Amino acid sequence: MKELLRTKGYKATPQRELIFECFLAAGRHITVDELYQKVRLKDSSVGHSTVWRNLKLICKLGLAEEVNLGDGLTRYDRITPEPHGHLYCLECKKLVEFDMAKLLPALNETAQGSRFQPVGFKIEIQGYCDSCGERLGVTGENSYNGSGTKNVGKKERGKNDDLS
Amino acid sequence: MKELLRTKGYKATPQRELIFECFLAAGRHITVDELYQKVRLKDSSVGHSTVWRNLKLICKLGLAEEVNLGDGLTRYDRITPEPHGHLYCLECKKLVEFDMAKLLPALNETAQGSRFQPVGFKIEIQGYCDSCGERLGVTGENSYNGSGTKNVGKKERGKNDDLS
DNA sequence: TTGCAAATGAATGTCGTTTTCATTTGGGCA
DNA sequence: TGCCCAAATGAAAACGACATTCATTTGCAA
Repeated sequence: MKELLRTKGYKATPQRELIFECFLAAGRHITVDELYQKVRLKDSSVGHSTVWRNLKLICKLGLAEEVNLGDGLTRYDRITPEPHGHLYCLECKKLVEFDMAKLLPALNETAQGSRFQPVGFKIEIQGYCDSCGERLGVTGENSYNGSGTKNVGKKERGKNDDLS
Repeated sequence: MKELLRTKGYKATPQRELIFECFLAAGRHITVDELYQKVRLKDSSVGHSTVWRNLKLICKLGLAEEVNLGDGLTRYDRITPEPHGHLYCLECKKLVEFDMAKLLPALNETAQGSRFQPVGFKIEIQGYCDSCGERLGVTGENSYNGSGTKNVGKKERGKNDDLS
């Protein structure tokens, strides 16, 4: 790690090494705050912005990529040998990975005007996993709903004061 | 529109009717602010939060869905007869749609543990369109980059003060 | 050892989303 | 038609995650 950093012209500070170490140890789909918490367990003096900046650096060095699941949080996912996409269950929040290569032929066939190769791009899918789909009655027989969000039910006030 | 609203138990206010009208007139992948601007052209007294709330209501009524392209902006897309996904070019920001049904067989084949039907889910893909892919040399021969972001080059200060 | 660019950490800024709340209003009903 | 009240509105503020600023510290090459 020290070597990689210095080779690329970055200083190997103790904070940086700790952050890299923590990320590589537990770094699948981790958020900034999750990593921040892990780092703080080992050195409570490390700042939030330092974790954030080094997570960006990890991406810049090609060790990870940002993943956007559509829930407003940026996740950082270690780069894997085989490019993969993410299936994100809107119900149980489970994250499933799929092999990118298997999807590409069909993708490029249906997408006129665009050409997707397993280089530098991402596929994020939001839907329902097997068990949740079953439970929710998502069978493919229904008409397309599309909203992709469920109403969970919160407090009541004016009818339009809470659109869940 | 008046009827739909009243049937569902919502009041048909002039603001609401205007917002619905403006959305349906121009509503492919529109942001809250874009719609807000359009609405203001016809009635400059309508508030931002009213537009936001009614956009949510439009989704709740099944007329539109939220789309998250990963650029930090929520877009609202009218529901179409055939479910479709989005290909978002990271370079030229072009948005291409593709037929969801054509992708499903391949998707379900590669995604064990999840079962995706054209009901209530979304596929968002970030990558490069034909022309940008060409220009950037994204040929599929390169190794997987994954970061999905390009360095555009801004001002310089401390090396780590700007991670582009 | 020293000099200085890079890195850090606390604080602050930014920006889109969401909520609060006082006020207004649609529309059911007498 | 007028009344009533829950629903809707609009201005402002709260919120939350991401991003930047800047004074200070520090790694490390010479």
